[in-house]
Amino acid sequence: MILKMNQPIEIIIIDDHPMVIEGLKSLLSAYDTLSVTYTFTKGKEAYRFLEDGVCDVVLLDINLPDINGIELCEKLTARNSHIRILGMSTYNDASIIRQMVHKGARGYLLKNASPDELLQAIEQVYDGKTYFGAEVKSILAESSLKDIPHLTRREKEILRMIASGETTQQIADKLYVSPLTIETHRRNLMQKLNVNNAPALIKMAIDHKFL
Amino acid sequence: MILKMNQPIEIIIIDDHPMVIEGLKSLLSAYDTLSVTYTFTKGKEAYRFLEDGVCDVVLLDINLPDINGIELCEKLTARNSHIRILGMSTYNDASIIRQMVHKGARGYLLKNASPDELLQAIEQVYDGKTYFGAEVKSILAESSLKDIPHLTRREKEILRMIASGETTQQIADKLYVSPLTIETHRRNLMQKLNVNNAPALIKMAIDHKFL
DNA sequence: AAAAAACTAATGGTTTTCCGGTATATCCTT
DNA sequence: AAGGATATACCGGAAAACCATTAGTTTTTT
Repeated sequence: MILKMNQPIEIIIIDDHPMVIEGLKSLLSAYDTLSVTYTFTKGKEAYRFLEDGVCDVVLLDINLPDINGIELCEKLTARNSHIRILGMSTYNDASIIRQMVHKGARGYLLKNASPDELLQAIEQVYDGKTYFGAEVKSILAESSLKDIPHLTRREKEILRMIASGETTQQIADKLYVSPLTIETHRRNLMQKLNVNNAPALIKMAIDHKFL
Repeated sequence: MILKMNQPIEIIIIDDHPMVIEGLKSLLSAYDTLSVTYTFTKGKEAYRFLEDGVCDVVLLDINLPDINGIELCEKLTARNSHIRILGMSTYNDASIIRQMVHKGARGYLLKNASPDELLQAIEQVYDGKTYFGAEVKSILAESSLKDIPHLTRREKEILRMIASGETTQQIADKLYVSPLTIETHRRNLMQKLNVNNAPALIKMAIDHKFL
């Protein structure tokens, strides 16, 4: 690992759990190549700080009280183009990890990561590389096998209305289209999610996080 | 607070996230009336340890890799009748909190609790009282307003089958009962969850964590 | 053992969904 | 401007779900 002038890597932590922040600080304090310079429990504060504040690596939790971690990641990389973000959360959810990476995160860790993994991740990300924990990798690999179908805006809209208990006729009335059209959408939805009735459609839709 | 012979309160922590454990230790190390004696990332290890090990207060996370936190709570209180358990998790979910209390937990904290709250909770629980964080209290109060309907075993079973796309006839065949019986169950389910068709039933059931 | 809850079953309709196709207009991107 | 994706619409028939109500039997709880 290349250190800039033998200075430690400056890290900021954004996480809404004080005990996680303490834990990270405590774990990282064992390494003198690292230095946790600032911590934030609110995403917006961190965003404002980084307007002119500096750091090498950001440890960013997904679950923040005021702003979505994924959104914050996007805004940070848009403004601070050289920023290096390492995503963290307890959710080993492929779609979330994908979104984080898409929005500019350089790596991703589950919160049950070992201290070793954590250190490795920080160093890799600092060096401009990417890092994903072993568990994360296997989740991504597994999820890329089963293709998630794409639902159109209209389909999602109708899906929500079905889930709220409205019948084909009622939906048609609200959207000012023929009930036959809604039927077609229904059928397309069921086909896409590979089910053969509405209850299973709703279950599957929620499993796939469309609802 | 009454201390036993001026000895610190002995605490064990059960949590699958190393960084949370570190965080808790670090936070609690500031108080010399407390002492974190052992920590575990696996529930079963902790259970075995407490067969003859002692401690004053257990900080127990709900999300453990090997055993459900609620179940562990139940087993611990059944065996170690004098144990004092303080539940913790990120989920501010009324039903989970209720279950924990029902299984013998003396208090409950969200993981975004402040160090102050944490200390208070430990002291209260140690003194034989109960403690619930401010946020937890409001969640419990709110949830007690809207009554969660009770589903019978059979109803839950049928609910799962409906969600998996099976028709009334198919369910009847599998359970060796009349389709008319299944119809009745369906109707009772819809009535209990206050919806008027199966798609809405599934949505509501998942919202209420029956699925 | 009594009471309550849960499970079972039925009658007889009405409404809604599901399935097999087919087809046109429109929007969006290249 | 072309092509693909999206939204719209139709027919006809079979299958399934929904509704209002009642009631006997079994299991569980008190």
